[in-house]
Amino acid sequence: MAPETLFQTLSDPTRLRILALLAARDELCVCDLTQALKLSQPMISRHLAQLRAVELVSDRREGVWIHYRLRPDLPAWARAVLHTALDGVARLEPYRADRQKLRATARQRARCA
Amino acid sequence: MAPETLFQTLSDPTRLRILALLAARDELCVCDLTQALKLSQPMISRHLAQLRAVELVSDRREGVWIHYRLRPDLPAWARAVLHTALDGVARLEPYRADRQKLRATARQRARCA
DNA sequence: CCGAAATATATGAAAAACCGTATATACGGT
DNA sequence: ACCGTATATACGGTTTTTCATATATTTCGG
Repeated sequence: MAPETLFQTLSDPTRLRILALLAARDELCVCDLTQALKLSQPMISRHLAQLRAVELVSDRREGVWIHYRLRPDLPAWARAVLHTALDGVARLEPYRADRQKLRATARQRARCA
Repeated sequence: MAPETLFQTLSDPTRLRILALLAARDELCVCDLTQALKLSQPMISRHLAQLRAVELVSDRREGVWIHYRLRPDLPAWARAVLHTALDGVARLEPYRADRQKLRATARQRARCA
């Protein structure tokens, strides 16, 4: 993966918010993300597809749900950049509020929908 | 500065190459960059303008030349991301070769042109 | 097999980014 | 005042990115 590709991927607020949530929990399904971020399902899916295309996340199907997680097998430099980025961003808004919202919505529902 | 803005700025290969060179030397003028990167002067200037606009670099006029440098006063998270990024990228091409080319062209000329 | 839920993709349009070329500005020397 | 060099910006066109909406796919339960 080219460095510019990683940065381009991180340059969209929605993708960054998704990644920040994935860093906080190790696995999330699409409906978790749409609820926590209050964004349309196609929008979330499209960005997830992009994250998958550049191999930043992997997906695992479990029945109707598809769970996404950060890939642990990134090149060293990419790992370093990504973690520094997500770390640095964790205290800022809207990333902090997103985590809270995730906790809240996760508590409400038993399983996904 | 919004995180997305930083990443968008880093997502262009030319800007990344410029930043990598600025990290290696503490100050460089436009002609240093055009020579080391073999890119057109307007292209370099345009990207420098963008780097200046997001306050990643500062400029200092010395007669006809304008010297650019990385700003030391970035927010902590931005500093961390930037340094991790430039560090991680330093070993990859074309960034490594760029530094060598910079040393070579810098040796040839006494002052800028 | 059919319907409903979760997710993915297609399509078309709007916005943004990028580049080459041309032009403007600023400074120093003559 | 004028010229040359260094740098900046403007303009026009092409490509890329992004989004909303609509449609397809997959899976499960009945």
